[in-house]
Amino acid sequence: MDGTTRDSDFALRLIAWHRGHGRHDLPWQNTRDPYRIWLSEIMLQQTQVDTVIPYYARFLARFPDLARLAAAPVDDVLALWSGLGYYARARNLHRAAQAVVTRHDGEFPRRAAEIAELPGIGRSTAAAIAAFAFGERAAILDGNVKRVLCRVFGIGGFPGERAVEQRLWALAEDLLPQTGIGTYIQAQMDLGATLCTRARPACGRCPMAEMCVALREERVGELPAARPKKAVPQRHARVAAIVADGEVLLERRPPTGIWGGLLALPEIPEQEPDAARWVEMRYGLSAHATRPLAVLNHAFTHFRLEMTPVLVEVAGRGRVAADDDHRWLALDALADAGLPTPVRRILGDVVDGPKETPQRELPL
DNA sequence: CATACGTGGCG
DNA sequence: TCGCCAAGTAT
Repeated sequence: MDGTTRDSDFALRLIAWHRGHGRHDLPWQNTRDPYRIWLSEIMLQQTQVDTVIPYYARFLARFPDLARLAAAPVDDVLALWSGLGYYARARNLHRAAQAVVTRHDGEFPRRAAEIAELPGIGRSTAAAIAAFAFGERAAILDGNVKRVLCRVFGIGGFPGERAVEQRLWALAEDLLPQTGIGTYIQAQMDLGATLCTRARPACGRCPMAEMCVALREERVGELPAARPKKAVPQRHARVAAIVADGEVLLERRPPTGIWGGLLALPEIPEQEPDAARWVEMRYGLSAHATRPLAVLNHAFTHFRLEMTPVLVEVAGRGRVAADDDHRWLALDALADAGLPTPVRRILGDVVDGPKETPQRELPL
């Protein structure tokens, strides 16, 4: 196989394909503003385009430039991230904005190596920003590129494995065209996202079909190799929705772990059977009513969580004041807070009141 | 270096 | 209902 010819052919075909078949009107395209490009790349990490679009618009409306983002309280940033997941991205985004202001005089760094120093920006994201905003010739290696390269070049093994990933990075570097870098990496992502998809790829329309090893060897369904299976543990949590005068008490999660730094419902310790008694002891608030709320199952990538919420109605805020780790949130202002999705659902149930559990018709 | 980190869509 | 995983990074 003639490597030199093959490699340049890959990039040329891809760029040619992109002109007529790539995506050209995504909200973060047609700009060289590094802030907008950066924001899109962070939101798009492990997240699909259709999910990101509304979040991206809302975020930019509230934080139109990097200086506004850097100056904002982190809770405002998390509120706009609420529901998008992987909340460390939002905290890192905020920290990085502040770093650009303090360490780079407000000017976004131009070289991929510098960009990658910022929190939340790794090798691939740094390369994408440097290429799109500043035209640097740098390789990306996201899920789209991995899938395309594994198939076109017939690379086996799970791409999350060190050796496979190193091989893919080397290949990605080798394939880079000399010019048109921005178009090229956008074309890679577009091919992966629109034709060379995980399920039912459209090989019939693929510009790489002629050279695709997986297609020739009928291994498209096997490549890239699936992640090794692992059992996901089941966890349980009892949480208290402590409500006083139409406001609910929220507590900040620890900075590490699930939902790190977000406001959420206080967790009742496993061994404490009596929610009202625990609220009394923990917060000095006496309950005048408690009511079980609908149990909610939430599936994460790496574990499942069964949440058992209890509504605890108390007379007033008592001596529990809002501080850095505690907030009383008006139940009619849920949209303004940075809450994890299941917490948002539970509080929605509190607002809606008790509902009949939906009953399925039983066949006779 | 393998694992933690969210959520929603799809088959 | 369930498994799989999408424009990855930090540790």
